[in-house]
Amino acid sequence: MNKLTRILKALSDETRLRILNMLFERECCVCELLQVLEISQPRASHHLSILYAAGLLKLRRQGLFSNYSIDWETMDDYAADLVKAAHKGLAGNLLAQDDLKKLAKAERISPQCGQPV
Amino acid sequence: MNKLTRILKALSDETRLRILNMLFERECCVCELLQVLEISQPRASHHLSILYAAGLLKLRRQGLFSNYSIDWETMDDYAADLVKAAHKGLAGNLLAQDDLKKLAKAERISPQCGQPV
DNA sequence: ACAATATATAAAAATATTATTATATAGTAA
DNA sequence: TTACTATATAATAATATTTTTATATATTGT
Repeated sequence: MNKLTRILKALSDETRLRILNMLFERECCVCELLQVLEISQPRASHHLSILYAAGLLKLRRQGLFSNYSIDWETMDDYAADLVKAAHKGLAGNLLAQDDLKKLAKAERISPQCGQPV
Repeated sequence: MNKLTRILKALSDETRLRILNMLFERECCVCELLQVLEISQPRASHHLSILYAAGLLKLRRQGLFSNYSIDWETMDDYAADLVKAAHKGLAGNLLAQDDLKKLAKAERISPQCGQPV
């Protein structure tokens, strides 16, 4: 039950839901998340670490950049259900929609940031 | 997003997941929950109030007794998905299974407790 | 090697959640 | 009315989470 509550706690925070919402769109590097969420860098890192520790994210390092994405492959079935349901609950949310618009325009701090190797 | 996080927070506590697990089985009165969970009465009431405030439960009062059940009818679609996924995540959990066994044997403090009017 | 940059981690402060203890309410029954 | 019982609420204490500030690590470019 510990793992389940860890996942649910990871999901039950607005900042983390906004992060997941963006990752539903596509893989993002931390600098992109920062630009969109307009929060401090350590705060973003902290929330990412909580989502990561819950087993919801995977990390692809590329030079200086950390690219996070939703880790559907290793996630338990019920965890995927939870993530999808949370995402469904975000539908129509203005802040979440706005984030995606901002994400589309987000400037990558370095041109290679986020590009596959 | 407030409603969504309220629901997710309501789900992200072991005691409340155990309560939901029991209510998945059937409507329960507080005295039954108390017997199974072996927690204090105010603690049970408090957790029930959090689940109730999140819109996950409905209450049927019957004399002195408060009978809680999962409120599928008024729940949003995504909320039902979350509750079902959380329940799925409980599958195989020994404590949760034990609770159901205890629930089957739980003595109702009063014979009419939990019976439909 | 040195400086610059993206991110992570640690410590501290601020805030929220949970559990406990004590008390209140509201039905029921004598 | 009085006493009893099931549950709720309030106040407090204990604990956990979140945010901020400061610092560390690791990669890149010079």
